[in-house]
Order: sequence, then structure tokens, then C-alpha cells
Amino acid sequence: MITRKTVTSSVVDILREKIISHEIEAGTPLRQNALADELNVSRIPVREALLQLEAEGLVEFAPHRGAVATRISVDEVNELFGLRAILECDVLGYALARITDEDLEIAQLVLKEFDELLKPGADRFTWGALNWKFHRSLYLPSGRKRTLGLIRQLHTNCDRYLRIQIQLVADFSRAEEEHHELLRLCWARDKRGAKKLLKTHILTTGRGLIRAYKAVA
Amino acid sequence: MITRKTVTSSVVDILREKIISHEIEAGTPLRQNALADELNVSRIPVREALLQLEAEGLVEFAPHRGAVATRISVDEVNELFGLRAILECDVLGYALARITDEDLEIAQLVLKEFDELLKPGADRFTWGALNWKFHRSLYLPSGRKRTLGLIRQLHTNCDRYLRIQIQLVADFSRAEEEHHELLRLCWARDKRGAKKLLKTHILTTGRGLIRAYKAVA
DNA sequence: TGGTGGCATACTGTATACGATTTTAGTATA
DNA sequence: TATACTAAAATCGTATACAGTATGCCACCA
Repeated sequence: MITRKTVTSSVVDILREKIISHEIEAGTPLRQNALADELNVSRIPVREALLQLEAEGLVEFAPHRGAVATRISVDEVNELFGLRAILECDVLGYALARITDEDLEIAQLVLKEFDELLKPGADRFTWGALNWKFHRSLYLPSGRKRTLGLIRQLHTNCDRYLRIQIQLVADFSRAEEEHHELLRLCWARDKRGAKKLLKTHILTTGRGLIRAYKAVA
Repeated sequence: MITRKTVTSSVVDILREKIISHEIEAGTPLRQNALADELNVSRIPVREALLQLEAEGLVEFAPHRGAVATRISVDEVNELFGLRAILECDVLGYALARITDEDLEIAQLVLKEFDELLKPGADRFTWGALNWKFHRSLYLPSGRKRTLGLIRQLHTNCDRYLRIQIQLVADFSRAEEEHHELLRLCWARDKRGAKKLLKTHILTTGRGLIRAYKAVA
């Protein structure tokens, strides 16, 4: 199966990465012409990409004034992690009722990839993507497409702010330990225990992030 | 304040209404040329409108194959109402901690508009919009923008299926009674009671809808 | 000096045009 | 009859071109 990529979808990926990585800073106006020239495409796919990113919450449009990379307040980061905690715990409950050993083995494999990141010299910037991959592997058996879609968006938004904190290796390996513990509870099908751990896992990460965020800004 | 409407935003509104009202049926391919001709605009704003509706979950794009009005399964309707119950109860909790008497009076006014709908001959199709207006008025004081955005989308999607059931006046007036009761609990700042009622209110509506949905399809 | 009006500029929004891909219909072949 | 292939039509994706709107500057006036 070859995947036909449209120009628009490529532009979406490129711009998303630039925003998440802070190469494009929050508050920056995104000039359609400039982006189009830079990427050697016309303005149309750029516009369409910006529309999609607006839906993802990464940019905001103002009529006739163009798009701007959103600037998120501490309150909003807090809200994002709160939403994650609620939705992910909920969906995990449904997933655990159906999760198979094969599903869990897949999650285990993702965790192995994760461990690689702890080694020195690893590319820390893939952390967010891998984190999502792991969480998703646990939620997927729930079959709740809509919920997964929402959670995915929340992760994307959180990633932007995780990048600030990503050097805090202490927090980083704590999260990793919690992932292992979470997976263990899932193997045991301990719904209550897993949901409880997941909740504190997310909220603790959120609080750590906000602390780091305040220290920088 | 005059509101400058772009063509695209008008097209979004028109198409959304057509999909919610089932004038455009689920599964229908949305031909860009046909829509552009019908609305006397070019294909560009139509495309951009479809992209926004995709973000709202009303249509789905397939590369080089165009957009299709999404067809939602019973499971998905169930999921939508489940999400609403969780998110709305959560946000109501935050809102009640800050809600002022003025806020509550606004909600009361919306309920008055609502009562008009129960009279014979009223336009039942505004039910969904008014329902959202009421719920939102209670959640707004929470200040949780992101959550409100998500809930808004969920309402839009639920509305599509409410339209099927909308003739069931029994359920309709039950919801209305529950709204009054909910508002009373909010006046009393009874957080626990309000959240509990809200949860059953949403889930009961969802179940009634699914029953009606199955009866039709 | 401070404020108002108008013009130039930059940028967005939309239309039109073109090229690429998918779908469809028809034909040939097993 | 069913299947494989081909060509044409339909439709989408993207580029280019034009129109409309916002913004900033400067002259002019109180």
C-alpha cells in the first residue's frame, strides 16, 4: 500500500513540527506568502494546512488578518492535562475490558523503544511521539474512535510545552518508570489501580511541566 | 460592531445546517463543483468549508476522492453522549465554583426562550441550538475554553441525531423539566446534586435517542 | 503638538485555470 | 459470461491571478 501524500498534508506535518518544536514561536504571525515561498508551493495548500492546524488548536485565524501561532497560558496547559487525565482514564477503563495479550505485547514493544531514549545521545525530540504511541496502544482496544481523536489532539498540544521541559531528565525517567508500572497493572487487568496510576501520571507530568514553564517564562 | 463574514464561513454554516438537518444524508459524497455552483461561489471556499467541517466531525476526506458526510454508528452516538456526560459534568463543577447570580439569570432567560418551543407550532429545529445555548450558559463561568470547544463540537454532532428524535415530545418536555431542575440546583450551588442530575440528563437523552434511532434505521 | 483623513503597501480571500488522479464505460479476450 | 485492459470523463489538488481588506505613513489642519 503506497500512501499518496498531498502537498497540503506535507505542509501540515512540516508546520506542526515547527510549531511544536518552537521553531515557530507562539504569537508569530504566519504569513502565507512567506511560507509558500519557503516550501516552494503555492498559497493554497498553505492556507489549507493552516486551517487544519487551527482545528488542532495550534494556530488561530483572524479574518483578513491571517493566522498566528497560538500562545497558551499556564491555565490552559493546566486545563489540557486535566482533560487528558479525565479522558484517558475513562478510555482506559473501556480498553482494559477488552485488551488482549497481543495488545499488551505491542505496548511492551513500544516501551522498549522508549528505553532507548534514556540512553545518552538519543534524540529526545521524539519523546512526545513515542509517548503518544505508548498511551495509544493501551487505549486502542477500547474501540472508541472519537475519544481517541480528542486525546490525540490534546497530546499534540501538550507536546508543545513538553519540549520546554524535555531536558529535565529526572522527570523524564520518572514518567518512564510509571509507564512500566502502568503496563504491569494492565497485564493484571487491574482497572482501578491502572486508572488511578494513570491519573496521577498525567497530572504529575502536567504539574512538572507547569513548574518548568514558569521557570522559563 | 459589524461582523465581516467571509464567503467560506457562510458556506460552513450552510453546509453544517444541511448535514445536521439531514438535507444532506449521511454517506453522501459532497461534490465540490456541484456545491460551488449551487452556492454561486468558486470551489476554494467550498473546499475550505469542507475542511472545517471535517474538523467538526461532520464530513470525512479521502485524498483525491473528496469529502463524504460521515455516517455514525449507534456505538459512536453512545460514545458521543458518554463523552458529553464526562466533560460537561467536569466543567460544571468548575463553573459552579465561580458562577454569579448574573450568570444564572442569563441561563434563566435562555430557559424562557426554551419554554416557547414547547408551545404548538414552534420551530422545533432550533431545539439543538437553544439546548447548547442553555448548557453553555452554565459552563461559561468555568473559563475553560478548551473544554468548551470540545463540548461544542460534541453538541453539534449529537444534534444531527437529535433531529431524528425531535418529534418525540414526551422526551422533549422531560429534558425541559430537567433543565429547570438543573438550574435550581445551580442556584443552590449544589455541586454534587447538579453534576449527578446533569449526568443522568445527558445519558437518558442519549439512550432515548438511540432507541428512536434504532426504531427508524 | 495632537489628531484626522487619505493614500500606498502588504496581506488575505476568492476566482479562474491547469495538471494529476480516480472512476467509469466500453471493448476485447479468455 | 466474466475478466482484463484502455480510453474518456469526472473530480480532485494545486498554481496563478485578481479583488478586497487591514495597516502604516504622511500631509494637513486645529
